[in-house]
Amino acid sequence: MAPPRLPTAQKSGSAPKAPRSRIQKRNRQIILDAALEVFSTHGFRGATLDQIAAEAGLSKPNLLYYFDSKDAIHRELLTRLLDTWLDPLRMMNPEGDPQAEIMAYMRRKLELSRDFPRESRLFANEILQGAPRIESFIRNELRPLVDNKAQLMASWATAGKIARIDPYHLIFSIWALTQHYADFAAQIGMIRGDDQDALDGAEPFLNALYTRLLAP
Amino acid sequence: MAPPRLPTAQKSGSAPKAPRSRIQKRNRQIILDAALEVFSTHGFRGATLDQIAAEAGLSKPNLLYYFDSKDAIHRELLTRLLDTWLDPLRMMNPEGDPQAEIMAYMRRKLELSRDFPRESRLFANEILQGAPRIESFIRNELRPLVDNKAQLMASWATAGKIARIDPYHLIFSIWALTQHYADFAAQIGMIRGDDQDALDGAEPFLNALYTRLLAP
DNA sequence: AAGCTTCTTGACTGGATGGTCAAACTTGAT
DNA sequence: ATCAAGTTTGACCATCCAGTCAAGAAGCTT
Repeated sequence: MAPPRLPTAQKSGSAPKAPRSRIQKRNRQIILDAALEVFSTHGFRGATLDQIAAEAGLSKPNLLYYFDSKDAIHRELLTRLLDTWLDPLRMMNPEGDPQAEIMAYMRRKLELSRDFPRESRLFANEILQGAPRIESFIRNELRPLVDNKAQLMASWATAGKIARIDPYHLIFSIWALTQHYADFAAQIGMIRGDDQDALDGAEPFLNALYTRLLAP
Repeated sequence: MAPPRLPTAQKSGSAPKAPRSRIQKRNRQIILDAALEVFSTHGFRGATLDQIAAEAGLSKPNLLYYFDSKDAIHRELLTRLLDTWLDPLRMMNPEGDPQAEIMAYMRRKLELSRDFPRESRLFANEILQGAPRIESFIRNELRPLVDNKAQLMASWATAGKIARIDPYHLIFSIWALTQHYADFAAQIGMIRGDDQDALDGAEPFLNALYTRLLAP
């Protein structure tokens, strides 16, 4: 008799970890997309599985077939987000032109706000609540990277390539100014008219701002 | 027989609206303070009456003796916040020195972040969720004020008193930069070391930034 | 088509949570 | 001290919500 095939099903009680079938891949993505929509506007506690299920067009038990729990969905979203959150800062090149590098970093962050506003709001929600789920990420990954780039900017400043300004506050200012357009989009829309995009005119403004700020 | 005294008690089922006794005034304030703490970090849905009651050192039914509902507490907090939120911008004086007026506005907003970070986070939470409870405030009070001051700044720019920059984005930048220190304090603390204040060095940095930005 | 695996869901459970209520306790005016 | 008003709370209820389960439907593989 032939040796029994290893069962492809996971042991009862745990959702599929890695997508195996076309259906799995598709539905996990649908769920994550719906969950991002709901979590980013209502926060973790404010979101319900029923909302996410409705948004995804699936039944609640079906959600829990693909993910172990509400928390697991949220963790997966955060993990995927953090994976790419550092990239723009990582790209800052010590060999490049200082002012151009910083301007490019600002522009990359602004693009994130334009292309991934929900992700930005998901992140903002986490920080507002004291960053309990991403504290280790911030301490162990973000902080060293920021320290590293801050040192780089400080060296640029002493070399006279950019103005002498606190590099940490410089980085914070880029975060604040770019993420504001995603996180506070509702407010901006109500003030400037909901028809036009919140980011209209943002890039020229920020270009002018950082050009003037960085000039030695 | 003497005419019956008007009962001081409100009709059953509704909490006291205006504080009458010392106890009322004191306990309503204690509750609002506790609620601000809890709402500002967990958001409306994430906060529970039990949490607020524990924070206030009162029992849950006692909370509901002073306020009609969880929602009523939240509304009261928002109302009090919004009452003072516009003041710094209102204070901007058309007769004053343009650059000094804008710098002073920025400084007043920074003071709000320093002195009322919880209020700032409560506000941020509302906006993140799409500003459902304060939409009319934004449209009917904030927007006209911003339009008014933006026009003023535009006139300053055409008169050559300040640089030619989009006044709306200028205002948004002040909001973003100042509120960031309150709303993202958790992140800043984890990056700069939790011992020092998030706002250390913020004022000189922002002074430098806006001095360079506004110079005609 | 058969037979197995994967996928889907209606009906349910247990715990959390906003809110109620009646009874007890405290306070202050007389 | 008395008594009426104001204050406090333990016990309770109804609803919401994350998560379970067993049974059925849809896909694959042969």
